[in-house]
Amino acid sequence: MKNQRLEAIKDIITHTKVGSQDEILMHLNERGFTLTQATLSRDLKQMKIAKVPNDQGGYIYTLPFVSSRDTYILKENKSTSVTEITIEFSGSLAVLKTKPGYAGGIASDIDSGAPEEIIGTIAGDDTILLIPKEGVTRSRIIETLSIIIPNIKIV
Amino acid sequence: MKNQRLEAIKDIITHTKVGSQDEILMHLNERGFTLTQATLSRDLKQMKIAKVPNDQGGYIYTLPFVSSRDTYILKENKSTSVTEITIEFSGSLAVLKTKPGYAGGIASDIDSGAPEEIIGTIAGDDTILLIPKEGVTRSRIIETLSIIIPNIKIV
DNA sequence: ACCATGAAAGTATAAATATGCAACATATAT
DNA sequence: ATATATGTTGCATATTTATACTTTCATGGT
Repeated sequence: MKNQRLEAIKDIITHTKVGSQDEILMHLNERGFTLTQATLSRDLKQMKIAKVPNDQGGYIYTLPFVSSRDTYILKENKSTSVTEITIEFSGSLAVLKTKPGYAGGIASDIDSGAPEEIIGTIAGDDTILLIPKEGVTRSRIIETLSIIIPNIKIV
Repeated sequence: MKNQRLEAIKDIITHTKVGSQDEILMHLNERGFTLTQATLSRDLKQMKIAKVPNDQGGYIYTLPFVSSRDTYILKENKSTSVTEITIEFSGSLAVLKTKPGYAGGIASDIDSGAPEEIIGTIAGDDTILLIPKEGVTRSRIIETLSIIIPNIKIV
């Protein structure tokens, strides 16, 4: 019930330009959800959705940090294996495969979570190219990534 | 005058955890700026600073989109080097880190500017993987890139 | 079955934020 | 020099958003 609403909110946020909670509320009503602004405010807080100034001189609600979105999905959706993530090495590089659309978010989690081990990442839609620092072993990388991605699978 | 204030705001935002405009206002007062909440609200809007929910169950003001910040810096601060770009080598590859969103643009600058030295580039959002031609030395690459990116920093 | 516990949501309101308007300053043009 | 435009700010207030408090509902334990 609530989860469906959260999904709807995310959908509204990402597909339409909304500048106030009342606007979001109206969209939710159209979709058959009845709730008050108070509840919406709490939902937005939980999903870390924020109202940010935009270029057109107004404000717009957005999911500002990908990592936040991931946290949210992971939290709400424990049962399904959102994070079937695999890693495979090739030479000095590693390639991670994720669910479609998740590469960017996870890559930035890695970027911020393993700065000692990696030089950088490049993310497509479902693939992450991971460039380790020179001298960092594969096992060290796996060790560190396991903290960021607990159920990572080595291919 | 106003610019100094904007700088101070940015500094406060990035270095301390503030959760309301009144808090920011107090910090500004300590630094000798006198202004009202109304003005601060306008400043924040201009700089696209937003209040976003954080992990600790509260809210925090941040510069949510780096691109916005860059726009702002470009506007306010033309002279300074917006593009802090670093390069690091790993094996036969090089990885450049740029400000988020700039990788594509810079990569194509490199593509067109150093065809003798590189095979190609792959750009993510803030990372460029640079594949040099066989036999090209690291110093040669740096030499060439320095022409394209004058203030590139070697890690 | 009964109670405790906790999540979820509404109500009312506090708190926080945005903005219309007027005043003033500074620049630009006539 | 005067007029016109442009930008910045405070004041007051409207609007918007967050939350304390309460009720309800579901769940698990005894």
